[in-house]
Amino acid sequence: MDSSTNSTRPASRVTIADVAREAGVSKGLVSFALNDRPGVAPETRSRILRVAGALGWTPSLRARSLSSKRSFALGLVMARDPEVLGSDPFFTSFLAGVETILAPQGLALVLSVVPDETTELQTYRTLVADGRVDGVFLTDLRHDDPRIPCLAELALPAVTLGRPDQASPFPAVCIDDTHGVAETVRHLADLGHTRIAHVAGSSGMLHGSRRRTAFTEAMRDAGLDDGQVVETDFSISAGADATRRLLEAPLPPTAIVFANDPMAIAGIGVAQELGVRVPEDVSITGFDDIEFARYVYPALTTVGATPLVWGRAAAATLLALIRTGRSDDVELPAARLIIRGSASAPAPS
Amino acid sequence: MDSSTNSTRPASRVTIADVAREAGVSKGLVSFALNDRPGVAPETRSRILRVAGALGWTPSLRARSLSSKRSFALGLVMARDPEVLGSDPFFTSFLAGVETILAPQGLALVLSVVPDETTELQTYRTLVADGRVDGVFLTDLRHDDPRIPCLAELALPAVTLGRPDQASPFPAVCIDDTHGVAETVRHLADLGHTRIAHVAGSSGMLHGSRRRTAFTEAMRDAGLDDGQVVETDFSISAGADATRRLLEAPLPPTAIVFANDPMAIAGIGVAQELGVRVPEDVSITGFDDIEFARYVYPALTTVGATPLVWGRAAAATLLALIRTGRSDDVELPAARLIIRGSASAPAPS
DNA sequence: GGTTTCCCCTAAACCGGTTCAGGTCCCTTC
DNA sequence: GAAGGGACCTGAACCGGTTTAGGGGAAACC
Repeated sequence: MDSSTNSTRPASRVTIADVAREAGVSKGLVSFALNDRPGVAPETRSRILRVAGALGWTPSLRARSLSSKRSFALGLVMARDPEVLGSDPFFTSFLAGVETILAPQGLALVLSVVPDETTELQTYRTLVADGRVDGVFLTDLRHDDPRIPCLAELALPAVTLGRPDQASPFPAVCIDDTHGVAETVRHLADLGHTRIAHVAGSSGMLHGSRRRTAFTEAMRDAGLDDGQVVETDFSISAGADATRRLLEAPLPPTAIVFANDPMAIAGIGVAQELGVRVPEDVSITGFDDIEFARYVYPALTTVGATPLVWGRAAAATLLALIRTGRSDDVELPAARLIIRGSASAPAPS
Repeated sequence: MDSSTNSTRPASRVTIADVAREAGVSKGLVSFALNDRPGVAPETRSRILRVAGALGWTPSLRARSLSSKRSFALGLVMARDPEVLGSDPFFTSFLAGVETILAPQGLALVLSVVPDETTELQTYRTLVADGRVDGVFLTDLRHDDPRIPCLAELALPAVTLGRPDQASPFPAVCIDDTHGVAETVRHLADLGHTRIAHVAGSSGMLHGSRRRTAFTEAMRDAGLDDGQVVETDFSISAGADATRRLLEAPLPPTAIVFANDPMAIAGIGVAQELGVRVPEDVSITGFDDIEFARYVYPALTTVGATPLVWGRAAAATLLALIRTGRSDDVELPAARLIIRGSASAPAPS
């Protein structure tokens, strides 16, 4: 059976009509067979699929989109300063994880990078108005995040990375990062540190304030004072500034817990620049375990995040929501402390 | 003139038919007016646009896609190990640059992250078969890059980042990075270095081998021997390994030129770990000027790349190609050396 | 005055699928 | 033996735009 039996086939693409004609059925039935819908005799179905295969038919995504009102794509809108974005490898690994789920199913990922929050909401509206995506990922949750009511109003399926602090109609894919912070503080306390500071991320962002709270609580649990906390915006430069302020104070901390790795790495740099030895004079810990963490000196003691796993879980959850109309929250294994060389016992004073 | 004159408008979206009816013209004419095509009386055109605005009509992207056979989206396929990808901020900044051009025009970016080269080509084929994108960006050019004939065969418009070493039907957006390498070597030679090594990127990748060649030539120009070259795959871990090998050799170099910043940063880490002082015992330079470069200690002397500008230029070029059918190559300003603290005169031996 | 030309516009086909109201045919059921 | 019920299938409408053949009328030309 040569697929080119009909010798005068034009160069244009094969359509559902060609398949229907060749298989001796109606267009509608081909569509039914393709979409695994009931009401097609098994042998007819297999004949249709065989003919489709022989003709090399690929259903037109555009036509499917128009009539089925789906777009077969998911969206991700990143509202970050490109500089901050660039230095945070979390996001690319997350994407890779998402992709492992989407690609095999013929789904695409639409990515937007926007400079600020206003543009961000506008971008979601445009995505919906254009019917560009069937659902979106919500990363970097903020307090009272305006995206949640916005997306709810737009009726766009979404999944949140982390549990929002407000009523949300969307499933959440969470990872307990407080555990990692607690482990970090306990580790430092066990080493003998008492003056431990925290370089926190933006308090407007949920993971920023959550880690900060976890830090304070862990300090109390360890029988220490609350510990000095400096708030930043998670950026490398802010991390560097915060470190400088801490280390130049009259009574500097002997250990600093950073809310992410890029800041911690900048922290090591600043300490060295100031002639403060790491870890002898100050211990430093990070959060995320980015690849750099293993290769700076001293290697960074940090908390391992698993962005690839997150991406996979988030994609699977979002797809389930889109397909079945509902989906449960997912709780990923808690982030764990990874001990390397940047934290040790404090020098005897 | 109230736009809700027709009080029983259903909740469904406004279509071109609604606009046509309200404006008292045919669907076709509305389409003509929308697309700025000749043959519409100026006053009719403005009336149509006014009615469209009043009704809040947004043409359906899906319907437009189907009938016009365009998708109003561009694609980017990244074939890298997620780990390497994650540590390289180049890519995110590039995306941000691309986005500044696409977003205002209502175009979207479809992103794929694939694990290997085979999947990569397959992904392009799928993108074309699905009509997902109107054109793609080709980054990380390789020698005899198989993507170029592949895309040419698929007749998918593309733009290459850098000039390929083979016949290519696509416009190229280039930046002269050899100049930066030459400047680096000259800088080191001027400081008095004679034993300069190069930790090169993958020779399979054009920018890898180009920087390497530039290094060798610059060494000759400076009247030095060819200099030791270690090839890597651009990854942080490979950069660390290479550094270790160089520094543990009987006669280690007094300066190392790295092909990118992540490797250079790992290089600083390894040196410190080995007790080799930077820059007193070994000078280190990088390439790209990622944000980290400013914040490690000592701050990295490196060559400034401008990924955001690249992204913008590449997007503009690709759009011109798609719209006019042809587009010229673009030559961006050469990358320049940025002097910081990681390179200094060698210690007197 | 008739033909040509040009401009503005309409009607209908078209893109390539999905969906749904029915129409056969055959097998039960009473 | 007529009515009822499924299983399988068809035909046509539909999604919402773009495109093209051609119609009508006014101006221009011969």
